[in-house]
Amino acid sequence: MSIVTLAGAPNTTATREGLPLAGKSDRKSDRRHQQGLESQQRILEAAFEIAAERGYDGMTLSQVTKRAGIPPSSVYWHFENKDELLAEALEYNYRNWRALRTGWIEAPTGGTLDDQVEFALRQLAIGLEQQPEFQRLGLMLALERRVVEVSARARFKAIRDETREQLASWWVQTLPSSNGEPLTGPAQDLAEIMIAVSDGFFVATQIDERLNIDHLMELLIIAMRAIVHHLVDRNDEAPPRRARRRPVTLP
Amino acid sequence: MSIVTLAGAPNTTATREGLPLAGKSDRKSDRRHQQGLESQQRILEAAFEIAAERGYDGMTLSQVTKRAGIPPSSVYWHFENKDELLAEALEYNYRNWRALRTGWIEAPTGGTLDDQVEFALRQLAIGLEQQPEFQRLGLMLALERRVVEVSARARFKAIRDETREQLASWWVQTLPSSNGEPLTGPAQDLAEIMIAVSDGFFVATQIDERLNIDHLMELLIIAMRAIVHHLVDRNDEAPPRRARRRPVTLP
DNA sequence: CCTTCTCTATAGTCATCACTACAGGGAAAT
DNA sequence: ATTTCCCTGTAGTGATGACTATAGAGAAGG
Repeated sequence: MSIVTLAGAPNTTATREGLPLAGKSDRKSDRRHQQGLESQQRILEAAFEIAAERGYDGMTLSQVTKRAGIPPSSVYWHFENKDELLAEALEYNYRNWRALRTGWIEAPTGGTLDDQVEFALRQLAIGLEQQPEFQRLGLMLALERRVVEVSARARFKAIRDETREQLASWWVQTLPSSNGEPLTGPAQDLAEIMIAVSDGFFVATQIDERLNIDHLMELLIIAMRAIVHHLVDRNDEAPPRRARRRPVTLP
Repeated sequence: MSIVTLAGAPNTTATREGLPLAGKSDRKSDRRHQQGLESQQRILEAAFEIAAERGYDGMTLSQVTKRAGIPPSSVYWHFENKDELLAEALEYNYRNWRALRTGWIEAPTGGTLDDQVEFALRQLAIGLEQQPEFQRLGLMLALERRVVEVSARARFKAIRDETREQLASWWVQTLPSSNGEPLTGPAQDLAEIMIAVSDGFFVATQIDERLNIDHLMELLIIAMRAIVHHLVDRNDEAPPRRARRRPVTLP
């Protein structure tokens, strides 16, 4: 995903602490592994943090054990190897955020198409702000070109694909279509472009922290509106445009 | 920079092989160091390639010596340490490309503003295509957040800044301004946005190689035109717009 | 011919890498 | 009380990391 996950996958079973970990064995009501789960989480968080700072090769096990305060034997009891550890850490961080995230703004019901564009972009920006480490790590992994791909890279790509599909289906429901046919092609394009653009802005913020995001966001909204109108007006000619139906409720 | 370097810094003194290396000592007409320079170049190229595949920590000296076919003692004769080696490698690759690049399309003289937008975007895309490794390495370095910054990261940021300033000044000369004042603020914004957007598209191509860039480029052109018109029409109201003056010749 | 200077070849240095062997500790189950 | 099972503590493994000491090789200058 690029930061966001605009439309909603089911929240599944979230605990107060976040999502349940995929334990090694299915345990039913044991209490004695509470400590083990806690260690596992601390390892995952430490691994994620360090990888988000220095990338896959920069994340060393000694750093992880030091930050988590847990010996290497425990790390290897919980995880197969470094590769799997990072993949799980990425996944855990993402699922956890999905389950616990807050601050979503309300979807404008019955707004104009322009309103919907702004709404979608702002949702993307919120994800960016809340999840910079995830995005940073994901992009670093995505840019790598090693001969044997790191598992976490594939994991990130899958999450990104998932997000793009959700965003695309949100656009399908949001874009008007007077002739009855849903604009699936344009919706796909919009999703792809919005994610690419938000990635680009994210990178810009990482390179220059003094960047005025709000100001650029205004211009970005204008740009995306132009694209939306272009796509819609290819199939239909009747301004002023309104969203086709009330957009799906966001998770 | 983001791929590009649209407007032109001076080409300085380029040899047929590329740019002269910043040798350790100023040698005037010696011939016996020919081999040394060649080794230096091979080291730089090997280091750059490997780093572009696996990042800073992923680039190991044994890989560099193996790919360059040159022993470690020679590497350390030419370069202070790994950090400086990568910084030089990044710089060398960029300057070399600047000196040798080909395939620039002609600047449209007297075209409309819309033409100029398309022109600028296509230049950016050309840079992307010709320099993917540079961009990939640069972004990987830029995303890192280690406590002691790697020199190559600062080097990349400097090149990127340079490019953005060149692009901004190109926009200053290209944007119309009926009241006489050059639109420096909007030009800066445009440069920032165009670089961010092209970064985003680059990342997208790296993640999904089946991406149809040409199709998305069309939409991107529409988006950027909308931004340009928005910025221009805030200061002036008289369509149809034309470029203010013939744009600077591109290097 | 001898020296000088640039660069290379060989063979290391020590630190850290990912990962493991193995002996428990401690709570639950019996 | 004993066994069982999950997890940790200690202390390693061999491999590889960045980097170096040192002895030249080979060309040019004197």
